[in-house]
Amino acid sequence: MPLESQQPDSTKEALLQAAAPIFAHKGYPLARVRDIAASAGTNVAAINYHFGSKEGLYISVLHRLISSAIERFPLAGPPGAGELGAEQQLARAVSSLVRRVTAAVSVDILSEIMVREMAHPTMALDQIARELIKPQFRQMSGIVAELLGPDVQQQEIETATFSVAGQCLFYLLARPLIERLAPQVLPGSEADLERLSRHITTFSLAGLKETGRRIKGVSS
Amino acid sequence: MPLESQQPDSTKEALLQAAAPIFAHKGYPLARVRDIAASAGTNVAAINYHFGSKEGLYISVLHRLISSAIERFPLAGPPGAGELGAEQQLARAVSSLVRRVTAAVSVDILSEIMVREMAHPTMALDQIARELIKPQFRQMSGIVAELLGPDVQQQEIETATFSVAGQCLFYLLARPLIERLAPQVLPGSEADLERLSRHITTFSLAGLKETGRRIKGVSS
DNA sequence: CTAAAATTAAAACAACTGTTTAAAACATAT
DNA sequence: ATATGTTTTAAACAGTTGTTTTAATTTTAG
Repeated sequence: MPLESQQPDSTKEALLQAAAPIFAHKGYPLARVRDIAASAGTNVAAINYHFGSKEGLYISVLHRLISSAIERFPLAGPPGAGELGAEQQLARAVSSLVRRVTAAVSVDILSEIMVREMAHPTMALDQIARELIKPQFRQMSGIVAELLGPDVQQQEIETATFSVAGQCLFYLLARPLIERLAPQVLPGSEADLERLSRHITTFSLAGLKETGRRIKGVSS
Repeated sequence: MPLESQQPDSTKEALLQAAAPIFAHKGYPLARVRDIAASAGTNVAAINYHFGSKEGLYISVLHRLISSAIERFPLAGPPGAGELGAEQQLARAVSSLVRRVTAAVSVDILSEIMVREMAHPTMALDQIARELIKPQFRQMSGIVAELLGPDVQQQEIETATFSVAGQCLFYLLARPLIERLAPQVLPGSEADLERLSRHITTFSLAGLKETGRRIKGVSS
């Protein structure tokens, strides 16, 4: 059993960094611990020593990737800066989500892994969903609830939240399809990103407004 | 080496039928030939005898699934039947899409494999996208274009189409996430399906209308 | 019916997997 | 410097994988 180390622990760090692209590119079952260890320049046993098992390493990798993506593109700005209206909050959240799923480099690896988890969920997804993603979902639901107005059931709020998030995540989850159907809509520049964010925001604000109106009309 | 058999060849057929759900549910690497053989009621050696290898069996399974899907879902309904308005066309398209992807998860094996293809595209995806999905995308784009109004660029139409389709496909592509975040929004009954379809339709009609208005406002 | 070919079956095979062992190397504190 | 705890290493381990072998069985043709 390893104890907490006070040093940067370069071996552990090297394993995390080496494992990420291998898990992303090969998928969990085909990612071999020997390859990861070789890529990290360590011994295979170091994986079991530091992370307990291959699965433990995988969970650690996923946890780190998602945390850094959330931290890099927060749904809301710092709480200190004055409160925005709900519409601006949604615009901000949409923009962050779009950037999270389309940004290059480090997010690229996370994207590959998350899509894999959707196709074949592992133990890691339970933990990640509970600890990292659920708070994000709640945060977004709060914004959506405010835009829908009062007297809206929880289920309606959650369905509407998926309507917004679904538009954003589509560019992550269906990317191979988009590439083959209409590659030109994939954002390639900062201007494209803003254009796409603005489209989804406009589309969603109108959709939420109408949804809220429709619900109110039914309940009254 | 097996020769061509003139009989139905029940062993070969049993292997194909047993392998499909196993490949779909476990994924290629985790699908074990021993399980497939046991499920088919044959000996493991029969796989190598009839298909040469595990991979040969997988290709045969995929080939059959794709062929039957192409045959089973012809592209458009008969154009003879009276034309609907664009709004009704969208409502119907959304409803069909939602039903397809929500029924697909539990029923249709090909859809499970499609989600896998999103995670790890193979040669098969090029063919499926070209022959099956692209025509449906074009069909949906046509409806969206009509709802957006005249003088809208192709890219805007396609982005908006993804906003609609993304909301629907989200329930297929992100199902493991939805199960962990808000399982109650997953449609479980016919009433749920209609409620969800109606939500997405309402949401999308408002979104498209506003998007068309916004574009017109900018261009004029 | 008989001989040849095709198919099935049980078992062994070889290669690979993640993991553990036991010893060595390293670091740290007294 | 020594003792203690931590980390790294090479090698072996136990289990599983897809595949092959060899023989028995079934089917087909003359």
